[in-house]
Amino acid sequence: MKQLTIKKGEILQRSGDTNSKVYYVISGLLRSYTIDDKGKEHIFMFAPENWIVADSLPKEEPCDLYIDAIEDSIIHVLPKDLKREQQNAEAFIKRLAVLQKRVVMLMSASAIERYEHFEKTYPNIVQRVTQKMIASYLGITPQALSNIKRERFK
Amino acid sequence: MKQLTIKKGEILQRSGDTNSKVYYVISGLLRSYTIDDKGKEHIFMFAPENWIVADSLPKEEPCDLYIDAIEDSIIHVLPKDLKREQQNAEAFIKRLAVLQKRVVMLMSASAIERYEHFEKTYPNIVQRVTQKMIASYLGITPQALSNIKRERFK
DNA sequence: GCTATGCATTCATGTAGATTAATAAATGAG
DNA sequence: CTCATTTATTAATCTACATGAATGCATAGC
Repeated sequence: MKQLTIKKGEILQRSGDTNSKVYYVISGLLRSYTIDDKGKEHIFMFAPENWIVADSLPKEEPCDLYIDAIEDSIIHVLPKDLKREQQNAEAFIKRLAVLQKRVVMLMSASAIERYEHFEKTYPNIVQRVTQKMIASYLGITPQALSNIKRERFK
Repeated sequence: MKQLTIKKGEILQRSGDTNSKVYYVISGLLRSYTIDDKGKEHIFMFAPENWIVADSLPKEEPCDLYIDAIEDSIIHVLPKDLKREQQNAEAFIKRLAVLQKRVVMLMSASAIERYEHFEKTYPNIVQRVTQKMIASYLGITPQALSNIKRERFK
């Protein structure tokens, strides 16, 4: 287990990398994201203090996600192949729950509903990232997010 | 561990249930899905032979997913609170990988691309479910799916 | 075997959100 | 401090997909 101090903007892992690791955030804020064929970024997850970020594909496969730092951060870098006994089942379960909710929201809620759910679920993250990133997480453009927010005051 | 034989259409679990279980499919085909506030169904996952279906929310929380049988099936019903040693880390990792891909597809691919990815990834499921269900899994209407397929021949 | 219900497809129309473009404000690099 | 780049917002237009409605088929229940 290796501890690292990284600066805002630093890239820890790129799509296609094969030796991908698991990152535990001690302090700061990381994000994982994909870049599609049109060059557009889609934020997969934000990882603030005490969260884990990783590409969840099998260790053999080249990974899909980029991971970088949104703020200066202190992290622990862990290998993907921890023995079963060392693995934290709690962490697995939590990640599954978060992803299940994310899929359900993407499939059944409108952009406004997804935004309000995000605000409510991650109030501390809302203040630490740009509108552009929130839009990217929600799966909409920054323009669409701007419109949504304006409409709430009408 | 309890073995059950269930008939097509039988509902194993409803949204809001609190004592949700983990279902291992020996034979047949199950599905998990949500119903949104407009009454619309959204298929979350298909579970053919040797797959696990479950609501992944913490055991205390009322679950979000319905689970039912698309075909007559034989299943094992497992409690959610297996001790860590009994848990199959492989299964967790696989489920995370599937969900990660699903989120990435929902965020960055068009309906056509999602359909073609589904066809390629689950060729055996495509033949066993209705177009309506495939559309529901992809997050589009049956009409939109019909249009997509027609356009591939033009 | 007949009827009823649900499924798949087509078409016409509606709409959420994308795209493009312009501007002002905030941030960052030298 | 200054210039260049990124961000947020607004507005006009476009498009992927939804919605609603009609039709022919397949399935299931009796």
